[in-house]
This record gives sequence, structure tokens and C-alpha cells, in this order.
Amino acid sequence: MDQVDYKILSLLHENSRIPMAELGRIIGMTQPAVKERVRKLEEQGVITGYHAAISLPKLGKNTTAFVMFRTKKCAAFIEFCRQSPEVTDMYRISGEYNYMLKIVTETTEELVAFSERCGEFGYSYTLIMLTAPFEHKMTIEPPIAETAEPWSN
Amino acid sequence: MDQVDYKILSLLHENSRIPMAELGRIIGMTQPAVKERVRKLEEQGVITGYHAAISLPKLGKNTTAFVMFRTKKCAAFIEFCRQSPEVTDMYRISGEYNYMLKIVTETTEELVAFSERCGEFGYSYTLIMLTAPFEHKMTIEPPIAETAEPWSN
DNA sequence: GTTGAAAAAACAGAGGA
DNA sequence: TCCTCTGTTTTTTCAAC
Repeated sequence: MDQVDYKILSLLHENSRIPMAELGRIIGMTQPAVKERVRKLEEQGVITGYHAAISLPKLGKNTTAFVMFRTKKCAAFIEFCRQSPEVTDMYRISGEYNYMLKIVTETTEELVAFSERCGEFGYSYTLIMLTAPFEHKMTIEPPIAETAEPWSN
Repeated sequence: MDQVDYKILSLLHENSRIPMAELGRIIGMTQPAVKERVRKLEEQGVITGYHAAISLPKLGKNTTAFVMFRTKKCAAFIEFCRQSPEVTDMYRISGEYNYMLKIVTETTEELVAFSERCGEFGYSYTLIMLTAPFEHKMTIEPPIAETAEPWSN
């Protein structure tokens, strides 16, 4: 993993459908060389997939909420959430509430309905998302830049 | 937006680097027809981008946390977060705490450092993410399936 | 939406620093 | 080991229908 790999990751994170040849043009390499690096990054599990981002409002999904949940039936609750299409993200967290869920629905009615279906697993509170100033903002750069060695300070 | 469009969205969400021709093979259409549908979905803003998913642990980012924040300096705080590489997601939420941040760092020390830099904007509490059973699980399907009309119940 | 030809990109192998 | 070069295959693009 050198500077070039980080640059590739950054560019693919920005646009995963960019042709390998153009990637090569940007970083100053031929297409097969870039492709080989990408192949290795995939093999090593650094790149885990390529996904299209889809506008939720355009799909009629106008309600996003976060549910903080306290349960003792962890395995069953995880399975329940996995099979609920409303739940897009599930995190185990520290604190009294041991799970946080991100819920995406068309209306607030659906959110309430989901919340009620959760009742049997424990207790919770819900935070409605009002706006998202930004999401998935990843800054991909080498841990220690070669242009700023520690001993140069 | 018909059934075919939803199928295209679903497949591109799964793998955004799939060739248009293979997409066509799956849904029973020629490559130019699929491409034209994808172009329209992009134009309409239904597809907002194509992104490579990158393993955070492989980049040495081993700490993820959620910070619930209360501030009165909203504009300044948004700008501060936007420019902080640790902050990957920022949500305005209902409740006493008006923002929730997702923070990704290499170590917990960096998380603490970030938290202290936030001090001037308001008060907060932090939840450490322990595990993520799943993330970005989007179920893309038409609002009303043609095979299950309301009047058939 | 389909067909078909031209352009571009991806792929696979040989060879060089 | 990592890259370039080159020929072949696949995909994309862009007409006309």
C-alpha cells in the first residue's frame, strides 16, 4: 500500500465506474498496471465492493430516523433487524442502549409501525433525522505523508 | 420508474461495475436499452453516484463512534465538521442534542482529540461503536408490487 | 427498443528495467 | 517485483430503423 494505491482508492471512492485507462492517465501509469493494483486491492479486501448511490427521496423514502435500542435478546434482535427492510444500518454500541439502528421509511407512520413491532425485544427511543449536511465523506490518504516526515519538525 | 428500473437500481446498488450488457442479459433487454434507462436514472437524480466501498480496518481506521452534539452555532459547527476528516457523516436530529456525527479514526486517542476540539461549539456525549452487524442494507423494490394488488386482499 | 458498425476499454501474454 | 508494450476480446457509443 503506497501513495499510488491511496490515490487509486480515493478516485474509485469518488467514482467507481471510472475506466482503468483514465485512472492510469491521472496517476501516470498504463491501464494494465492500474488494473493489476486494483485487482490486488480487491484480493486483499481493501476494496470490498462497488455500489451505486441512490436518492432516497426519489424512491419515496422521505423519513429517516435513528433508534437507540436496549435489548437482552441480541441474537434474535439482530435477525429481526436483518429481515426488516426498514433497517439499513445496525450498530452495537457502548452505553445503556446497546444498539443503534438507522431506519428509512416512506412515512412516519411506517416508522411508528416498525417501532411497535420492535416492542417485544426491549425498549427504545427514536431520533428523527431532519437534514444531512453530508454523508459518507471519507478522506483517503496515507497515514504518514512522505512529504512530512516526523523528523522534519 | 417501472419494475425494470427498480431491478436495474437493485443490481447497480449491488455491483456498480457490472457491464450494461450483462445487466441486459439478466433483465431481458439489449445493452443500449439498459444504458438509456441508466442514463435517464442518472439524469433524474435517482442514481447520484458510483462509489467503491473501502474496508476501514485495512486503512488502519479501527475506531468508529457516534457523537451526539448540542450547539447553538450551527453554521460554524457544520463548517467545522465538514473540514474535519474524522467526521464521515453529519445529521441534524430532533431532540435536545441537535446533531449526530459519525466519527472514524485510527485510535481512541484521536477520537478524544477530536472531541476536545469540538468543545468550543457546545456539549456532547459519545457512543463507541463495538460492532456493525450490517450497514447500507437497502431493499430496492417498487412501492406497490404488481403481483399483489390492494383489491386482491 | 432493436440492430449493426466504429471507437474505446478490458483482458492476457511476452518482455524489459 | 512491478511495469510497459502489443494483440485479442469485450464493452461502449452512436448512428439508423
